[in-house]
Amino acid sequence: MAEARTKRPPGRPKTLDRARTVQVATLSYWRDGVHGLSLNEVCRRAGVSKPALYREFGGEDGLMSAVIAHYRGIVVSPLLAALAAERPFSDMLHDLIEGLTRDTDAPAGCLLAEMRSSPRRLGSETAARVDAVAVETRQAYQAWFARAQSRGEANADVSPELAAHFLDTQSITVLRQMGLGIDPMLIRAQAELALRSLLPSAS
Amino acid sequence: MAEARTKRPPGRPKTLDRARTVQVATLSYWRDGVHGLSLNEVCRRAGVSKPALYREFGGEDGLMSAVIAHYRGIVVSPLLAALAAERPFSDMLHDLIEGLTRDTDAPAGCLLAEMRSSPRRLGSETAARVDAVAVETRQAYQAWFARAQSRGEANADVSPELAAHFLDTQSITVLRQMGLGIDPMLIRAQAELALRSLLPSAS
DNA sequence: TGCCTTTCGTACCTCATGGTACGGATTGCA
DNA sequence: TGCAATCCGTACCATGAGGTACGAAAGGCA
Repeated sequence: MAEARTKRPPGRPKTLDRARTVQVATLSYWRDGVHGLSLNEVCRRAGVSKPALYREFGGEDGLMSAVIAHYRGIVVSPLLAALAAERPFSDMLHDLIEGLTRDTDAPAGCLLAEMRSSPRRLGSETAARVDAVAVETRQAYQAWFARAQSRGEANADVSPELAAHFLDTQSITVLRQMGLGIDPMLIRAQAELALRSLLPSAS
Repeated sequence: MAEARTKRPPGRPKTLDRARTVQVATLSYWRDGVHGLSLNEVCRRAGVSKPALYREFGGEDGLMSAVIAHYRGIVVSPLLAALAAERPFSDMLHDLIEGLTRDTDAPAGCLLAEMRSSPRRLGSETAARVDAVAVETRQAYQAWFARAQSRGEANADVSPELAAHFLDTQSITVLRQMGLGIDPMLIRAQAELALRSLLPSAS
């Protein structure tokens, strides 16, 4: 490794661990909701003073923006990668539903879904990032569906644009219900019902 | 009419117009969101002092509870009545979608949908009323779907319980999207796609 | 006229929020 | 040893939230 890191800048060395702070903030917002958690509480949980957090992130907007970036890395990226894989459409569709409704060690629900549900009280930087991820996700859905169509594995009567919005909407619906603590079996059955129309007409 | 109303109770006559206050509060919450509006602001808009509002409703919980009751009367009741009518299932289904996505003089979105999306910070009385209306709605959906099934107008492979939850979920999804200002045409297309699976398999 | 009852609203309370001023602490370097 | 640079966190700010104490106002009735 390059030992160029030995060159320390002048001044008191910083003790704030940016990565760790973002991680704690992400899990906190994820668990307790973006609008159910104050900056003070985030500081308390991360063991960081408020001025330190302001120096590092510039305020609540900057913090949330960093949180979204982190969330994208650990949640959205795997989804995009899965959608890019060459697999039978029907299999992937069922795995998608199963993945969204499986309860893991991660909190239920979805940070992005919640933020997109109430974009009013979001900072400008955060809102822009959330929107960018939404666009990115829809594009991935669209490309995936178009490929499936070209292989004859998806309903040819549905435009990829509509299918992308539809998949996005239904995914968020599933995640919202998970966040409300509804029975995963019931959620799954509803999702199967909704997404059935994306399969080829010939049942 | 009975003129027994001439008997006035002792004490200073009240000037607070309960019906009018509830009406203003309902429209305010409807337009600006339940969580985007403070009690102070509601008082300001209704032209009512805060102590007066507290005397009449006992607090924010009581006010919201009254608001829900009023909302039920002007929004949910017509829906229940429509579902009880004897009409072809397919027609009613399309009218339902059209009714949810038509922009009227009323605000977009749905008070109940928003409250059910974040039941955490709701008062106990309000939460109970919201839940009651939700149960009532699902029962109406279930009865409607079961009748349609018995006439052979709906998919026989779907249980009425599942169909009721599904209709409820998809309706809320439509209303949430309307509240976000999404293009009604796009919302309608997605709803048609989702609800297609409730129609008989024989296309 | 005086008393009782009830409602009125001004002015206050406490608490939590997002945000910051500022003096002290910790470093490299002359 | 002193100086410049940087980061530290205590203690504060203004604002707005939900909620209430309390005296004035408005009526019926003896």
